[in-house]
Amino acid sequence: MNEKTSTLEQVAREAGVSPSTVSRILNGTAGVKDSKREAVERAISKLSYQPNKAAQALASGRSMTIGVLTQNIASPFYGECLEGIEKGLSGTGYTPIFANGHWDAKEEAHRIALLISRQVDGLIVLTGGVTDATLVEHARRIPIIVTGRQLQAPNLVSFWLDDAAAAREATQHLVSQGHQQIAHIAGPLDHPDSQARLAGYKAALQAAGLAIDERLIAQGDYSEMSGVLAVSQLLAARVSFSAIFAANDQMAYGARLALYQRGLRVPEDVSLVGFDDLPHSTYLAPPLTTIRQPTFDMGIAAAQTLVDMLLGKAPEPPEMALELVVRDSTRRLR
Amino acid sequence: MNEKTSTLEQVAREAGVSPSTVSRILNGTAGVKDSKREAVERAISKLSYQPNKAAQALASGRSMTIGVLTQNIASPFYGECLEGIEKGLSGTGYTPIFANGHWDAKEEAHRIALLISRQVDGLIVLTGGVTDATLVEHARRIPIIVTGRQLQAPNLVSFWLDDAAAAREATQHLVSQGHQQIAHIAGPLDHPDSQARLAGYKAALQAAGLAIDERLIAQGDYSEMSGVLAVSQLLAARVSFSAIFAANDQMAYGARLALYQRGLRVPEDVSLVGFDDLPHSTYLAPPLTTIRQPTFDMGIAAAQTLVDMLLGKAPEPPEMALELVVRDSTRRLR
DNA sequence: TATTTTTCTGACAACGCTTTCAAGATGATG
DNA sequence: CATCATCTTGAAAGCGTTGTCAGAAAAATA
Repeated sequence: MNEKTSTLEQVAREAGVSPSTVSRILNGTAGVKDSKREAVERAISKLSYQPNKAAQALASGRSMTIGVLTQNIASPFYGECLEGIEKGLSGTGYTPIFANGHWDAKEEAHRIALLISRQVDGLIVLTGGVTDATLVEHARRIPIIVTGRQLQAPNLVSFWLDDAAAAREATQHLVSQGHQQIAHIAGPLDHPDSQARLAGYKAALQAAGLAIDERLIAQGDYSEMSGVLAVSQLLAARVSFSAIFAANDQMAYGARLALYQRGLRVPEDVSLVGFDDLPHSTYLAPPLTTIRQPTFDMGIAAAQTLVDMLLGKAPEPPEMALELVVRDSTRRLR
Repeated sequence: MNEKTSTLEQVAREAGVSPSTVSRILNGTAGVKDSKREAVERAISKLSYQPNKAAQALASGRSMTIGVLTQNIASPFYGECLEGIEKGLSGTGYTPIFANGHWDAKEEAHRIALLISRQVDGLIVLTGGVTDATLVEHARRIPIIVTGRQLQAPNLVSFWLDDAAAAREATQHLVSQGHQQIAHIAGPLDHPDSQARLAGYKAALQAAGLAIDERLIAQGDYSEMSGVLAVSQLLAARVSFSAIFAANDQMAYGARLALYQRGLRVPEDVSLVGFDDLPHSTYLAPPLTTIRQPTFDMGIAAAQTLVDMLLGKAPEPPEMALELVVRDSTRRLR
């Protein structure tokens, strides 16, 4: 261990040119005579030279990295989005650096500070509880893309989707299939998303002239297990229902298991709708009707928009929408 | 945008001390008189100073980052492991930096080079096709932990699990339940894991005196869709079977869906066993019998072992094993 | 109190690269 | 062939830290 790496200066010496020239060849900053270029390239491969990114960042003031704040890297939801970001960044010279906020506003703020001290050139914040003010403040230094909120500020672009409308559509779908007793498994109510989805659910019921029965609203925390528990709770309440709209797919998975364990069939006995359209939802038995979130595309768009901002171009964030995907977990009641 | 950040020198000036003193306070490198310490701390918070990591890395030669090469950050399998690594690293001062190899040996080698040019202090390589030689070569410069292979080299620790034995155990479990026609959905055969799992499957059949019927071995690629296809293929072959052992959970999910679509019940008509024990497997309907991979613990162990190596301690990689987890997707044949 | 340790502290030289700046080389123009 | 614009190139000054060195201050010892 501890063999030394070669430096730009060694390459220069090996090739018989000055360090500046090597740097110029590396960055294409200026024209260089072919003979020297070749000598340098030979020296580079001979010494298997790799530029020291820390030194480059320090000298140039640009690290060519993008900080990405997620909440939970292991969740399939964020995974998709990260893939999108990686894809959107590929070929631009920028590399993503991920950090986890674990759904804790303090932690998120700390992680963002860490990313910034790591000299990231831009920031992508995927939802989370960090305050708008903090983001606006940071945006004075580096461009920021934030998803899941509506926020107007200089040097900051936000991607927002209308969760309430989508939730209304999902519920509306069940209503149009003849369901009258529709249960809802809500997400944590300190999440704006969860609130919006709950509001959408209620709005659809009201629009259809159906009563809102609080006993049909169970509280979950977006985890599978909470979906299982929610169904137990709904069943224990002894209010009958023919459909469940879960505020995310993971809770729908849990609900599906709980129903299975009680011998209730989906969709014959209970129709089930989720939210997110995680990759797995296609493979659920039966495939899950859900709201498709364009997570992957959003990742791509976030990356591209941020790069545009870094290049000084006017950002043109594309329009993105949630849409209902009807599969086999819902059926017409008769 | 483009407000300047404060530097150590500004802090020093503000506090009326030399930059060296500020550095010493930051790093606890030497004792400093309390009065100065307080002045510096006041200056730091006044200027909301954050040390520039790039400069620290350049000056100290240590970046306090660990490079982690995964294959696919969005896969639940890697997600678990990354969480473990993050957990194992928390509190050590080291931060993980993730890179994706996308199951391409060339790409992997490239990503590793990139991580190294980013001055990572250590490397964790989660499986993949990069050559042993490449890893051994890199280990001359920085400590490496690699999973999924048996490799002995200085400054390199490998975590290896006996996939063949576990696959034998899984198959054996089905045999002991009275199954005689057991199908296998294999993973991509250029993966050593897949080969080992297939070998374990065959070994168990042979040990039980059962014939190996190639028509009962379908080829998948570890994706859910390939599990769906594999079941179609097995069914089309018109050789009856009462159980399926899939080489990973994701293909088992696909198989479960395909069976559902054909009206075949799990476990009443077909018993199903997976491999990995992804978080979701507990929530499959029915919960999936599978081989538990200690992915999360492995992540923790990899991180801790690597940090030990970085601190010059003798690494003590813990023993880890695969184990069969029996749930409801398998049942005794009668 | 004089002397020796021990503790603090500031100067200053790295770390490996980028980026002026200005000079030298080359080519185009009249 | 002289003159001026354009390319190439190297020297040198940073970028923001750390870490060594040596002097200054404080504490301990004689």
